[in-house]
Amino acid sequence: MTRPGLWMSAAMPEMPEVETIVRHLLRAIRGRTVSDVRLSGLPLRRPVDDAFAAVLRGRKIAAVRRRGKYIVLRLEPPGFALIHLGMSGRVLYRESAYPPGPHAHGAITFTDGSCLEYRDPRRFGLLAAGEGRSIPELRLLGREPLGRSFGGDWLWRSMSRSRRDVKSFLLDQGEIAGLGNIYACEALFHAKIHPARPCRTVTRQEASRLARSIRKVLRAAIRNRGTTFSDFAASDGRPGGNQRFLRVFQREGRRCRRCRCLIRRMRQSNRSTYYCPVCQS
DNA sequence: ATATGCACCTGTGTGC
DNA sequence: TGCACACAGGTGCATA
Repeated sequence: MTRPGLWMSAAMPEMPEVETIVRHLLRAIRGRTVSDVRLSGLPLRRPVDDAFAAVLRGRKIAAVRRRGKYIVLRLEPPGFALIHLGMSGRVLYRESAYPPGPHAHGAITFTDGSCLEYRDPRRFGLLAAGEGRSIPELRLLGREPLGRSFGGDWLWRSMSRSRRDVKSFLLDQGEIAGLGNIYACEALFHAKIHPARPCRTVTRQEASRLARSIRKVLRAAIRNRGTTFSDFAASDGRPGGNQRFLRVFQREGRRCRRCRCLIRRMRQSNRSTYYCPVCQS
């Protein structure tokens, strides 16, 4: 397979979107050696540490992987760099580092002259790096929903211990790493569970259904290369196609595809939750 | 432990 | 056309 040339990821930062980006990135930059790192100097979610440039410079990209919503660059000699896209982060890979685009806050240039640019208008993202193999930011993350250890039994046991409602449990990155607002809403619809249900009222059978729904919804989204609402993407970073398959998210006032009643929106901890009042109980 | 509110930011779409 | 407002896929903090 040929290496991708110029491309840009759409901004869309839940797990299936990050997974899509990581797959492209792996093909684009694995094996390349970093020659230089430039930063805008503006703070992201927190200020970008000087270590970011210092650690990357002169090292080789040994691997690119995903953990939760984080993009992890494994470096050789051993080190790591982390990219978190926040709400509006994108990565752009191209042959040349110049000219930097709007809202470019980080640019990693490789010895062949190509460049990985990080753009983030809202600056909710994160760039971090460190020595060695252990990554503090990832230590508190919960289970990977597509991993072996994630299933109905584990979900039911964890939920039984929680006093929260189901939706906010699903969004907690310390419980399940990677679910965000879209796929939490979609999984709850698929499992026919009301988002405001207290976790402890969820039965073992429902938890097992929910676990299957989460995996199903995420797998489908990854197959479709993620959900894209209004974002540009070029060549290999073409936009995702999953928006055609959304059942509730951003469908307030439209008909439920299952029962034909109207989809509703409510606020839960200051974020929109979309659900079907008939199908989900 | 959890719930709530807010803070961090810019861009886009809507209605007047 | 301009303006005000609501809203956006995430996280982290302070307060009760």
